[in-house]
Amino acid sequence: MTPPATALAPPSAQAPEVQFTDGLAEVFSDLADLFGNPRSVGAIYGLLFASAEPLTMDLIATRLGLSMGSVSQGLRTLEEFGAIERHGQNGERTARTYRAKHMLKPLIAGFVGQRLVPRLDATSQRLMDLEALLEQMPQDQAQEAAWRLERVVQWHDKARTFLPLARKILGAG
Amino acid sequence: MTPPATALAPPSAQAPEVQFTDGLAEVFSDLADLFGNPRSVGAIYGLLFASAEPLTMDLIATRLGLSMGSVSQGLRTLEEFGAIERHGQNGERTARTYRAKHMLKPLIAGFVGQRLVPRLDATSQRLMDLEALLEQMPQDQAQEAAWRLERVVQWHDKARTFLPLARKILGAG
DNA sequence: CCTATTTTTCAAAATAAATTGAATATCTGC
DNA sequence: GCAGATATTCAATTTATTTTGAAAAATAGG
Repeated sequence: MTPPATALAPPSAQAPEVQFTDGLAEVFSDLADLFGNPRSVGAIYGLLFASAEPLTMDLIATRLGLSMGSVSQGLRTLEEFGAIERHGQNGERTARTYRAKHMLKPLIAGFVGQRLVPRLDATSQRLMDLEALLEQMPQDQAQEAAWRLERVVQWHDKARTFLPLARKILGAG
Repeated sequence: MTPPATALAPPSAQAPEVQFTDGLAEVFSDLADLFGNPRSVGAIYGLLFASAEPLTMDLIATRLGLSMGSVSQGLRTLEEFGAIERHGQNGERTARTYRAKHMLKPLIAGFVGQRLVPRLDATSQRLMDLEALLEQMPQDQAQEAAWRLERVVQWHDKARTFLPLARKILGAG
């Protein structure tokens, strides 16, 4: 009782190319979420990535069912990451358009540099504050604590030096 | 007009050893948050990591100002990650106690294996669905789309094979 | 310098996520 | 199998984050 292989798609289904762009938007939404970014940012990038032509803000909003506000903010985030570029310059009568850079490298580099590194630096500072605290502790406690703290600091340093490597490997494609 | 260097700490300040444990709890809260885990999970781990003796659930809750419910859940998460271990076995009259494994390795391995990998696998599946979609698209569109999709798939595969390396390097300490 | 169009801003609303707390379950020793 | 203690569960609440939408700002042509 399966329908014939040549049957028309059910009326509710979108054209394959729309399914494709929406699908990529969803994939990047999931990835954005996985890395702690708003899903809308991922969706916008995914849609741009999937699209052959650059798109206007208006079109992106309609296509993804987002408000202009969200799209404006999302595009700014992506631009700060260096993941997209304006196509139509803004000295035109028509609306600006945006296109994804097809290298994932700038996206990753931007995310790492602007989100991850600052936060790791902040915890790094806190660890230094804790080191200073050791001096105020009684000898025996201080020694125990120093040993523990040392492990975290070492790991933290390793994580910091590891990021550039990660960026290099993941951004290479 | 700075106070003399030997002045007593202000009455509100905690003893140095409490500042130390609370400080580490905060550091791990921030790190947990950075990696998409509840802050309470990080706080619990940080407190256990900083403590010389294993702690009871009750003590953890009091110390961090969390409910028993939160602590129970947090401990379970950490146990699933393999980041902590029960110290007092539960055939005792007294309450169980928990201690952090001082290797960060199990924490990282557990997090990667139980949070990251499943989600990357899910997007991997979605990408395969999208590949199947290409066949339904008209020739010219399909070729364009295939090229784009290929980049994402390649990156995705790289990320998957990269994780074990990351685990190895970050978990080594 | 107006007007039409596009874009940004940001307080308020909607949504998602974490935490609580009280009910429920699990243990142990008696 | 009861009592006292510890531990878990999960619906309700709180908190944090994301999204909206309407007002303000920018931009270019007339």
